[in-house]
Amino acid sequence: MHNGVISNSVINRLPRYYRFLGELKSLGMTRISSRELSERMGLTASQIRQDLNCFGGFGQQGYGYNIELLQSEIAKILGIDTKKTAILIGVGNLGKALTLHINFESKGFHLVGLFDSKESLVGQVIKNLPIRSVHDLDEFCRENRPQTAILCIPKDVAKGVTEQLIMLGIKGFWNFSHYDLRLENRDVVVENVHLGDSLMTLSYRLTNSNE
Amino acid sequence: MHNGVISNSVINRLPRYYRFLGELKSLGMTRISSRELSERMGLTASQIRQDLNCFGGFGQQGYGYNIELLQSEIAKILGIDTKKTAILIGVGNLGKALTLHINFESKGFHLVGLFDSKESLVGQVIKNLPIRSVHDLDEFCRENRPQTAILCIPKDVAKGVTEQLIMLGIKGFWNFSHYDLRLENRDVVVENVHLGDSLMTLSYRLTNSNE
DNA sequence: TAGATTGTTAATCGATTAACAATC
DNA sequence: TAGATTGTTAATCGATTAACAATC
Repeated sequence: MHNGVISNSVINRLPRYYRFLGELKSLGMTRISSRELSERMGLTASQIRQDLNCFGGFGQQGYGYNIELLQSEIAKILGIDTKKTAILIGVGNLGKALTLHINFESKGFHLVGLFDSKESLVGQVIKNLPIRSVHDLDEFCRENRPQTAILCIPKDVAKGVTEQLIMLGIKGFWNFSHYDLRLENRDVVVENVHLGDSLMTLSYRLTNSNE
Repeated sequence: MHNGVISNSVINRLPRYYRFLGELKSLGMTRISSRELSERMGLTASQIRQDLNCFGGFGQQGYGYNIELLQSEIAKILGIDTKKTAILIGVGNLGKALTLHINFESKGFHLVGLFDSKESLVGQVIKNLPIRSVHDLDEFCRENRPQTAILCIPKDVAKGVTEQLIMLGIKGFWNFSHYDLRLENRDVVVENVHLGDSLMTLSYRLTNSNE
């Protein structure tokens, strides 16, 4: 088994392994070889074995991998077997869609609060959660100690809100604001999602594909 | 100037360069050196110069880069100066949020149609666009020839809808369904967005950060 | 046992960083 | 001109692929 720091490339592939294994499971399959998985996923068998061996020897020579076991091991590695509490700030179109659309529980999170600065939204209930005023953020966090925050707020307030939330003990950010959160803070982690960047990448590929 | 194929790593950084240059411009700046840009973006100056020189020599020795000029060059490279027509399939929470939330025009696209299979949604108007029935998809595409499709549909119909759309001449997919679109088709491009994968990555980092 | 397939080491490939001559 | 900073080549680093002995 590999020892030391795990590269981003490997980490980013883990959820995809998890997803594919789930599909194989629902297909009624119980075992798979790295070669067959590689064909289904469009990777090399070597890469799959290397990736998995960063965390342990989950396979068996001559047999392959047990799908159910491997999936549950990856769930443990991803930490999605332990629920982390999350609050969402900014219940506009995107915030609302994420609240309703994302299956937080199956991805290691438990959504416990919604916040918005727009008073007209306060009180509205989405997925059994009332939208609260951002003025109640401090009190709510001191009482409930949420661990993560989902930011669906405008870029110009992102930095301020982030700093406030770090003070209140937030340890992880899922950031959808048009702003690159970069925290030198060792024990706070960030996942930036830039949908606009993704769309521009598509534009590039469309523009430069017929060459 | 570099010649040959551009790596994915470079392509994925282009929208971020574009974004940062826009911010610098709105700050009233007119020029910047690779060193200063590198500090602001958290990259190395070497990498920035290498990246840009894949496409041309946009800088000037002793001076640096003209921000306005460089941004417009990157816009051209990304192809966002030429609008591509797009339709969106699946006007659920996510589809609706993308319709309202994404600034398509500034990212090289023009949204021209919304489609859903749910008859109760048909006729509703969002952002001046009426939601149409998927039964009208064929006719609409034959008449309007949209170039790209945004997929916000369930995983089990994703494959079928994609094949239909390719037949109808769609050349690019922005795919939000929980399904990995992989097309061997040389002249069709795909950008998969897996929000769930992103969230699981955050879970990993939260779980494995205090080590 | 023989066949299959892993875990792991070594080789290759590609991306990032460093260095510096060219030049504005 | 002198100073600054690019464009570009070379060196380094890291990730992917290939190979194969270990072993189920």
